[in-house]
This record gives sequence, C-alpha cells and structure tokens, in this order.
Amino acid sequence: MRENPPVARRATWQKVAVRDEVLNRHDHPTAAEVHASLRSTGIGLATVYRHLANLVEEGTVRAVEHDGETRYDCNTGPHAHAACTRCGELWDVPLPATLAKNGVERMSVLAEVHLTYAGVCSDCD
Amino acid sequence: MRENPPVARRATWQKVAVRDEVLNRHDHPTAAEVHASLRSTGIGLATVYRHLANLVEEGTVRAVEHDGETRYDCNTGPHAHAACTRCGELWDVPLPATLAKNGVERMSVLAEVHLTYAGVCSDCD
DNA sequence: GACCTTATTGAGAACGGTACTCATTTTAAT
DNA sequence: ATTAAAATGAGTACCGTTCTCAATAAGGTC
Repeated sequence: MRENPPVARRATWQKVAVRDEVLNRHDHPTAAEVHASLRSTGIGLATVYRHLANLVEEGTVRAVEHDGETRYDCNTGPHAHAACTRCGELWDVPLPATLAKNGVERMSVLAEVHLTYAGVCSDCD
Repeated sequence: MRENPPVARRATWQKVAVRDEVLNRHDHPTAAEVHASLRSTGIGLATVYRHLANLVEEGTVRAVEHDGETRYDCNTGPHAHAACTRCGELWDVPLPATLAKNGVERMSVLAEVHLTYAGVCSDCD
C-alpha cells in the first residue's frame, strides 16, 4: 500500500516507435516528418506530438525552433546549428568552446545558448 | 515617357505610423503589440503586418523569431539577444567580437548568425 | 482466464500567429 | 476634376500545434 503511488507509465508501441524513429535519424525531422515515417503503423499525429513533447521534457531529445516549425534533434549535447536558406537543410555544428558572455549580466540564471548560422550550403551554391 | 517606370511607392500615414512606432521602441514588439499601440488610429492588422514585412525587407528593422512569434528590432547592427523564460522579456546583448566558425565549412555563404541566451533575468530571480 | 481501473490513444475541433483576397478607398499625376 | 493604379483592411484561409473526449488497451488483481 503506497500513499503516493507514482504516476503509472504504460508501455505502448506508439511510444517506442516515436522514440526509435527520432533517435535513429540525424536529420532533425519535424513532427509531421516523424508522423509520415510512421504512417504505415497507423499512429495518430496527436500521439506523435505528445511523445515528442515527452521526449523533450525528459531530456532524451532536443527541440529546435527553425522557420516557424519545431524540429527534433537526437543530439542532446551542447552544439550549434547551421541552416541553408535554399534547401532548408539543418545540421549540427560545434558550439565554440569559449563563448564570451559579456553583456549578459542582466541574465541571472543562464540556462541555454542557442546559436544558429544561416546561409547557403555548398550543395546549393 | 519612361520605358520602365519604377513601382510607385505612395506615402500613407499608415506606413509612417508603423515605421515610427517600431523605430521608437526598444522593446522588440510583436506585430500585435504594434497594432495595439496604434489602435487609436484605426489602422488594420493586415496593414501593420504588411509594413513590418516591408521594413524588414528594406533592412530598416530586423525580425527576431522567438517563442513562436516574430518580434521587430529597430537595432539593425550585429548583436545577440537574451530572453527571460519567466517574464518573456527579450533584450539586446553584444555579439562576441570574434565568434569561432569552426565546423561550418559546409556553409559556403554565411549570411547571418543568430545567438540567443535563454534563462532567468535578474528581475525575475 | 475474467475483470477492473485508469493511462493512452487519435479523429476532429480549436487555437494563435501570419498571409492572402478583393472590393473599396486614397494617392498623386494629368 | 478626372483618372489609373497603389494602398487599405475586414474577412478568410492557412499552417503548425495543442486540446477534447469517447473509445481503446495496458497491466494489475483475483
């Protein structure tokens, strides 16, 4: 008999499917793209969004806002992004080891640093 | 008689109102906020969006994507941003003078660098 | 296995920010 | 004044995302 039973988390094939899909791709898919890849399973779009949000919340994947849509990144370590304005490709690049934080004094608790380089990739140039 | 008459640009009080409003505020307003500030003039929301887009296109102001909405920044020089996740405040901070660009070789034409620090500002801490 | 409790699902509706449509208004040149 | 066309704005469409809630299914218990 437990006074504060933990919220039960049930295992479902949907949860596994979404996690496996996003962890196995390195191309920063959107929720719609994950849903499309799992189309044959019949999973619902709402469920895909739900699990992606859960994975972000538990720190398993990282959400990257880009061009008005959210992309999911299986790389949770510190890194920056580069985006091609022609083909829309988004890829990981290293975050400068020492990133000056001068002028951010007004920020008392620095939680995240988002750095994105935008331009034209060599494939499109 | 001109063979290629330039596209006529007519002066309207709406265009002046939007430009003056966004150039006089340093708080990165959204389109809705600009519209609200100009409510008494009766200007339409579509017109506000149109002029803000024009100002961005002609380089007079800078658009900053943040939290799923577009904010407008009268500071067009190179700079970074800091955002408070509690109060939502967004402010300008200096961009590190030398930002290493190692690992961005695949980017053949680098057009923009977006750097945002997220955390809790001293007012909210 | 049968049963039960409740977490999970997913189709569809709702939502928020932004862009488009097009009849009407306004500018500014003649 | 007249006119041609740029500009306006109310309404509508759009798109990514979140919410709703009846139906489903996971996983205990007996």
